Amino acid sequence: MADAPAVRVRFCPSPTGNPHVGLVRTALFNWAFARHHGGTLVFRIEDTDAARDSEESYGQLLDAMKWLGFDWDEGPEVGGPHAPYRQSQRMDVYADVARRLLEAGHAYHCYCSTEELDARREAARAAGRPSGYDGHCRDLTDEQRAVFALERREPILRFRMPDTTIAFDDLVRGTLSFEPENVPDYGIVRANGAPLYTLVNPVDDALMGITHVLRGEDLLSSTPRQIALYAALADIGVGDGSTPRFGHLPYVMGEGNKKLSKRDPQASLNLYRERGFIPEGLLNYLSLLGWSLAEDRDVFTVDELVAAFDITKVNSNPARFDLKKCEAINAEHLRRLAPEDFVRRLVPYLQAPGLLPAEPSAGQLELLAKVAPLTQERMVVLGEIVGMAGFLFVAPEDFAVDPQDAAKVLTADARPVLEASIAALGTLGDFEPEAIQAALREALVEGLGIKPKFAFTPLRVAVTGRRVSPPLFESMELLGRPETLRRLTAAAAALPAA
RNA sequence: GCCCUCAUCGUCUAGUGGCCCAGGACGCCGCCCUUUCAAGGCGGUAGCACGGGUUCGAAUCCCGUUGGGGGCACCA
Repeated sequence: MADAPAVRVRFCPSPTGNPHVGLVRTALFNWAFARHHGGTLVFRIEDTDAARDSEESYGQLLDAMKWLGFDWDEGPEVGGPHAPYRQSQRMDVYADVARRLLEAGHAYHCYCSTEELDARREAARAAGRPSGYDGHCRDLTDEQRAVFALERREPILRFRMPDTTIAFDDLVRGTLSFEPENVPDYGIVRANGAPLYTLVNPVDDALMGITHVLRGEDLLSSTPRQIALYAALADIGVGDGSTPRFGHLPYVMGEGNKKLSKRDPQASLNLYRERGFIPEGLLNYLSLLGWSLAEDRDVFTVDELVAAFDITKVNSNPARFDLKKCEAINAEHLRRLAPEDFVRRLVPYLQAPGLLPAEPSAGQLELLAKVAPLTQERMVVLGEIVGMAGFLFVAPEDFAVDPQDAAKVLTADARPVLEASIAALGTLGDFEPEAIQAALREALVEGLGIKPKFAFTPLRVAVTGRRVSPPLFESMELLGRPETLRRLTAAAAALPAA
């Protein structure tokens, strides 16, 4: 058996809008495929649409890739043998290829106006025929061309499709076949000379030696025309003459049955990042959309994913993005984090609302290191640290009890509980969890005969501000006796009259 | 309209002719543990879209229907 050529895949987004989860999943599968096979990942920026591309979006793309932990072997910032990797910087390449395609007869000038095209498309539709380009300018005579030129029409360059059935073996879908009447000639260069995606994408893939094209299923029906273009490129000596294998990944759908669109807030990567999803969790979940590692395992590391990844095992049916499951997987990865790592990742989420300064003090970090383990298995996303541990970092004068929780728990009935607690804690020797628990049990459960649940809940709300918090006695210890007593006293004072 | 594509619990999936009166996970519901919330433990709910074939035997193969999704640009 001949050696298969080294795997070379690419991830080639266009910098429009914010990175979204569908894009991330495509990047993930390409990256995992490359790493699994010890291949090369080319990161290419398809910015040929000046009207929609933005530098801001380009920056976000790079940032997202880095945050997710995807490294690339060729592309922006790292360079490579096929540089540049931004298509906006490769225009001379495309102009040259387009000219040669025209000269070799693989492409032709099309003078049809948008209006004419639209009218004929409508007519074809109405007649039940395929609605693509009808080949009007395919075989113009010199005289006809001269007439159009006199009319000052600016032609686009259109690719001439061969009159044959095109079949290919899709890595995720098996053999696919398209009849020529359904794959019409298509535009590759605008009238103003700007090349289109339909040209630049295959040209760069050919030039960059891409062996496997893994992309969304929206590109499925444009695959036959790309295969035809590959053949033409081989004919004019662009690339090494081989055609890549294709694998079309199923869509990631949003709620309802719509493809997750860029404008859909549920699709925004930044949103997940802001809420405190971690790359491990997000990638794990996204990989489950259309793929599975094993029958009975759905929590795994990125390394395990890479080791097991097999593009031919990817499902062909679209998957719905399920936030609940994504959260559950993320929670699982949060719990797996080493304590120091967990703490480190928590910091920005406390800084965002100003609970920690840009440069936290050693004392603040120490406090965080102590409370973090108490919260680690109670959280789904890192952002929850604010509600969970904010009571420790808030300035005393800014501390406030959640009004709803207070209304529910800090009623007149709570007065004896608070007063007995203040008395018990005030005289306590060591202010540490076991001693606190013993003292409060004695004062409240035994002394006042109140069930633990009802004894401790008012204290929790008074001290942490919420009914949901880290364990109470540890929370008190971390807060310290003076502040604990101050909050209990303040809560007692704020109690409604009986 | 034409072409392409997809179809297993609510959701993601395992399943490639007998191991499946369909397994796991999330969700949901109950119970246990318990100072709250979680976590953990135990149990439960729920599915092969439909109709025809092929076969001794079909979730698995074939055909059709229905339903979903995509494409049909001088966007990518």
